[in-house]
Amino acid sequence: MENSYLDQGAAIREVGRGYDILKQLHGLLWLKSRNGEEAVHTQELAEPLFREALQALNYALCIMRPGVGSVEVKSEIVVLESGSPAYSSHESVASYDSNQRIDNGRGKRRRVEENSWINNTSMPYDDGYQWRKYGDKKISGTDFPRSYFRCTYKEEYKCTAKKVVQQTSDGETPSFRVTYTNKHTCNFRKTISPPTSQSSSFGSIEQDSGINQMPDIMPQQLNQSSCLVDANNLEKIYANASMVERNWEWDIESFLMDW
DNA sequence: AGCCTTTGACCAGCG
DNA sequence: TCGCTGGTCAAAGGC
Repeated sequence: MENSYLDQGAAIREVGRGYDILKQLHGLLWLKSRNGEEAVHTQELAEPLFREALQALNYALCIMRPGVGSVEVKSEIVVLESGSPAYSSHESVASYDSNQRIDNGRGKRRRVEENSWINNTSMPYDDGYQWRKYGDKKISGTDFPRSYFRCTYKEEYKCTAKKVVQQTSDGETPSFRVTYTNKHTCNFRKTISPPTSQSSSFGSIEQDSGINQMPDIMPQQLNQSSCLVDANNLEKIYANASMVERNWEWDIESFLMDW
C-alpha cells in the first residue's frame, strides 16, 4: 500500500500533536521542580498527557508504516514512585485490524475498509474525548462483556468516531483492548488554557484547532492539588519552561514544517 | 429537563 | 437455508 499525501498530512498532524503534548509535559516537570515540594500531583497530571502523546504517535506510525495491516507499535510507560513498586506499566499497542467487522447501518457488518486501530491499554475510558455508551454485549469465548461507544457529538457535529472496549484480563491491572473506528471530526477534547492576565480560570471544553492543544487536564484535578499555584506563578512557570525548551523546540518544529 | 447507562430486541453477516 | 453471533437501536430508568 502506498501512502498518499493525505495520509502523510494526517501523520504529520499526529506527530505534531504528540510533540505538543510532550512540550506540555515538560512544562509540568518544571512546575514540580520549581516549587520544590509536591505542589502538584505531577503523576496525576502527567499520566493522561503521556497516554495522549502515545496515542497520537502510535496513530502516526500506523499511517506512515508501509504495508498497513501488519503494523504493531509497542510502547510502555513505567511511572516509578519512590518507596513503592513500579506503578503499573501502561502498554499501548496500535495496529490496524484488517479482520475486524464494523457496522454499516443497523445491524449490518462488513470487513473493515476504513480507518480503525487497536489500542491495548489498562485505562480505556479516559482518552480525552467524550463518549456515549450505546451497547453492551457478552461475546462468546470471552470472560467480560464488550462495550460499544460513540462520540457524544455524533448528532451535533456528525462525528463518526466510535470505540469498542473489550476487557481482556482481570487482576490488579486489568487490560483492555480498545478498537477505535474513524477519527473524530468534532475536534472536541477536554482542554485547559494557560492562565492569562485577562483570565485566571482553568478548565474548559473547547474546540481544538488540531495542533496547539493545551494539556488534557480536568479542572478538578488541579483543584485537588494540596497546594494550589496561583495564576500569576503559573504564568511565570509556563514562560520559564518555554524558554528552556526553546533550544530543542526549533529543530523539531522546523522539521515538522519542512516535512 | 436533559443527558447518561442499561438492557432486551432486532437485524444482517457468516459458516 | 438456517442458526449463531456481533453490532445497533430504542425504551426505560437513573442521576
